Amino acid sequence: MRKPITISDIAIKLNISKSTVSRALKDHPDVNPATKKKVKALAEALDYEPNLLAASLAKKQSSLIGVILPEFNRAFFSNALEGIQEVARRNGYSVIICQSNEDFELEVLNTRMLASNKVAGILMSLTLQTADFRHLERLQEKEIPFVLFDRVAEQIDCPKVTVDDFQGAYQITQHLISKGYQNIAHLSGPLNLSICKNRYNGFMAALSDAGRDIAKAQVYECEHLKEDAYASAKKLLQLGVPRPDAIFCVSDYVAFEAMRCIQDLGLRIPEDVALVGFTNDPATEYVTPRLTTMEQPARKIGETACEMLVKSLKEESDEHPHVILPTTFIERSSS
Amino acid sequence: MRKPITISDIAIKLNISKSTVSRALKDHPDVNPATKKKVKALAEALDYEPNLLAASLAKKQSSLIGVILPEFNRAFFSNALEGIQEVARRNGYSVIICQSNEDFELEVLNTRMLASNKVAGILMSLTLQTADFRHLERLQEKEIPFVLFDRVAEQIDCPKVTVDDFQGAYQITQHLISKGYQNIAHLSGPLNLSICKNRYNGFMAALSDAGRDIAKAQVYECEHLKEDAYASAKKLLQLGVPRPDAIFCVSDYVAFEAMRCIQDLGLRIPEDVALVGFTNDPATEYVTPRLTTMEQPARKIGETACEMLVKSLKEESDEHPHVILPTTFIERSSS
DNA sequence: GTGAAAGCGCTAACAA
DNA sequence: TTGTTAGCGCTTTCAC
Repeated sequence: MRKPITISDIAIKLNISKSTVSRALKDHPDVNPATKKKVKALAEALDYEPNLLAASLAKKQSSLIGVILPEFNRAFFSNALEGIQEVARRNGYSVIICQSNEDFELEVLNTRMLASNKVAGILMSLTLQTADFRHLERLQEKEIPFVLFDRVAEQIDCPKVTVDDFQGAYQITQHLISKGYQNIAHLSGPLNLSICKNRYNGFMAALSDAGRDIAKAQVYECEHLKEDAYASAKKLLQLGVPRPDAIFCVSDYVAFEAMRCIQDLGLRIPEDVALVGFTNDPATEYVTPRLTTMEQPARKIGETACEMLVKSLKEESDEHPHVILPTTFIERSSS
Repeated sequence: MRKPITISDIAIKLNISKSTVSRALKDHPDVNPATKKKVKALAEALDYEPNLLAASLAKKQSSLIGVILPEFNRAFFSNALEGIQEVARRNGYSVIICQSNEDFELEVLNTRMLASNKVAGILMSLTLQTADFRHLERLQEKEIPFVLFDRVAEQIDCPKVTVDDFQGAYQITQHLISKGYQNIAHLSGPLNLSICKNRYNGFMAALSDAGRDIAKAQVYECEHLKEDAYASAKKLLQLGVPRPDAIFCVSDYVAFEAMRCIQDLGLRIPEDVALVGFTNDPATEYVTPRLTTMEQPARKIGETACEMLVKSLKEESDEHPHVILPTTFIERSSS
């Protein structure tokens, strides 16, 4: 890389001091408009690029926000990332991202790496495995602000953003009940995750409030959401007594797999089995136009999380709100 | 943020010099194993985090790789990003990403921002709009290495990674011909993009080589891939003379939209209209198990691009290879 | 309104 | 093997 232009270069050419150049470049109030103009003109002409590394080092304040996601290739996370990116950019931050790949070790390494890069703060959604929170506690000790979203740890006291999982699950289950379905099953994920747990609770509460016999509800936990969904759906449909006439799926790919299974078994949706689920994937409308869903405002979640981080970056406030966003019920009737 | 531990802190506590600490920490060969051990132990105990900003500044060499993508929320790009991330991590780099959002202005701003962050190099896939390449030329002037992938600019002399669009299109068109389809149409994108152009050419070449009358081939250019696809498909199917019995789609969402249109018109796939296309979206298998596709090795593309960048970072070589990866033909028969 | 000087945390000659 | 010193490019007192 060729030696880049620095403020010293400009200062020398203009026969003024570095400090004046520095001030002029950031529109400091008390600097002569004339010199300010000269400086800016020369900077432009020389195609000067400020060295953000040096600036961060001097200010002890970086303009980078770190993000750790379990994976990129899922609509929810990539949408959330868009929201994050957007808010960060508007506030003068850039985003440095890492993928934990649903691997706890990597998640820990990533927090270290971001800390080393002296990011201003961190946004993260935990892996399915994360049960040990010492890496988060270490961030707190170092006073690196962070916000958790979607997959959050209840044990940790920090700002959080999630959707109203209980309410969403309750509502969509109620929808099935009102449609007259008698044997509603639930394909869930690991129940140690609060997100799955809350949906499970919402499901159960709706059944219970409708006077259904909770004990009879058939629920399968899919350890690895996508991988286990097909098999679980199959068990449900082949061995379930009675066979469910409706299935509530905890997330989009679980629903897609369930759909595939239903079709492979020669059953029809929704005549034989109705299918509903939480979802974010834009492909949903293609996959099955008949899938009634609770849509999660993925992008909004990302925006909100980033806004909270930015806020805590400026204000040093010690509040740790847990923002709960509503989901959107979308009924797609049979075609 | 509380004042973090620095190498000076360690040096003072151990009554040795900063440089020794620095050397010990990076396993410099000529440093006494004993002191090395002491230093590492204390660093560990104090939970020391090296300040990568300072290191980069001093070394004039950053450990960040910049990535600019048109959007995250598309399977192709998020898969490519995974590959990039993986290779970068393995080589000790972190990834700082920006979304150009298919907006040329943003793309330009992003290159400036990355340059300001003094990234070691840049990976990018251009927006659909990009027709002015001065921002790339500026990177070349500043000698910031970059690699283009997928959406590349033929005018710019730099390393590039794409798939074999011509060959893929040729092969999938040939497939349709061999199946006996007579009126094969093509839903394309902006033909000023080499990626679309090459697929178009492959399509035409296959028809021509099979002795078909090229002049009769019906082709629609969708300016905005996803947005215009439905309308174009509709025109093709309602107004096309003769009505196509097969459609080759330039990308996944174009194919999804075409499928939706075909179904809305009450036609069947593939009995009335066969559908084939380039694709990357894992949802394809759900959307239509009958869609025969050319799969692009998105992840591999990302990996390759990043490897090329890393290589040019170490070796200062002045080669600018254009790597062309093969696509994979996947025939999905009617269910 | 401008300049001089110190320093952010680290690296890398050059000495010792 | 270790210490000394001089930066990297920028910000920021504190003088003038």
